[in-house]
Amino acid sequence: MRIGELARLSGLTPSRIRFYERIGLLKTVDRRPNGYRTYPQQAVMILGLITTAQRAGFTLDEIRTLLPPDLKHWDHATLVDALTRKIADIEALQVRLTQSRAHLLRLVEDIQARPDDMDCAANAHRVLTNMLAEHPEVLDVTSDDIRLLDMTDRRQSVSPGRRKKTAAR
Amino acid sequence: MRIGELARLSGLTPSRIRFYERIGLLKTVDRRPNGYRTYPQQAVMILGLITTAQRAGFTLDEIRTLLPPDLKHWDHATLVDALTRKIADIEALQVRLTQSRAHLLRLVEDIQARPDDMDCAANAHRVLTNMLAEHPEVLDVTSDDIRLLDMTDRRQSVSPGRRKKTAAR
DNA sequence: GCTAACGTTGAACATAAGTTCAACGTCAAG
DNA sequence: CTTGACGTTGAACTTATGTTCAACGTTAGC
Repeated sequence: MRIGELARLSGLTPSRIRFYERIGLLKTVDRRPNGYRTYPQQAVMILGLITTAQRAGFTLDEIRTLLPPDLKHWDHATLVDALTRKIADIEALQVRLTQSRAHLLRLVEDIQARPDDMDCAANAHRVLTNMLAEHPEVLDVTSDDIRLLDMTDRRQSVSPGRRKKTAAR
Repeated sequence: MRIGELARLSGLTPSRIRFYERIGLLKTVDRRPNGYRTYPQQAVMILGLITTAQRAGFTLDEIRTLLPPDLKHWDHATLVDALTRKIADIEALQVRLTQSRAHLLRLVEDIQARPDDMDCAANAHRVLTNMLAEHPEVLDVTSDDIRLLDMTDRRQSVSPGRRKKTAAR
């Protein structure tokens, strides 16, 4: 099949598919005499694998080293090893998230617990002092790799301030 | 104090401090007649706040819109609102991580559960089929912003394949 | 007066994972 | 034989968060 059909079947854009080929991630591609790329059915599954692995937190670089040239011949040991490490990464991240969440919850409580007779400045000082007091503890969790998970559909939780986005044309 | 001292006290690099000034994040800076920057004590706390907020998953853009010009005058409503949303973001991410982790665990089990009489190719097919079968389900969790957490100290879980790193000189 | 440490600037570079663009080629239908 | 959909390429752009560099200025101590 040609690139357009592969794009439709896999749900990826043609540019993304070409990009994967450029970086040596997708090798199952041939050329017709007219220069058009042509792919085997298998390519759909490979792309599915790639996006699934991405969702699990693997970088394209990692995926490249794990994907065998032939889907039938995996390096079991290496693969299981990588998966196991990735699971550990996720668990480390979960620990961090739990801490962050607790931190933010405490902060919100702190802010809302302002005694009615305390003025804003004093409350600010109280909250900041509390926060920075536990700062070092948080700073020490300087561990782990966290390149897991990158949905590009970022919401704007706060309002980013500037948009540019290549207007009109 | 000058930038070097501020850097020492805050634990950030001078270049990073200048960068924060460039993007309008750090405004408490004056100039000596010789052109040197000079900062008030407060700057240490502001930088502490910034890095703490970053660790909690806020982007510099978000932090900029939340940080008041004067640390004594916060916009309580907006702040609590942003914190609450960030907590929700974290919780959404935790859900995703739990799913990813379960997915990987299942995958490892699947791979290791190969019947001894099954050959590699058949096992590969079995595992892939299982994996892609639950793919759509995973694909539907297309929700949430995940720009949380970016320790730049990435480990190389798999071995990246190429290093360039501006050698020598 | 020289040297070392510190400061300044603007520009370019780095990373990851793509997207977008311009300029061009191919092909089937009308 | 023209039009539209599809394909090709290489280069530049994007986002976020900084770092690095070259070329230059300032200051304190010896």
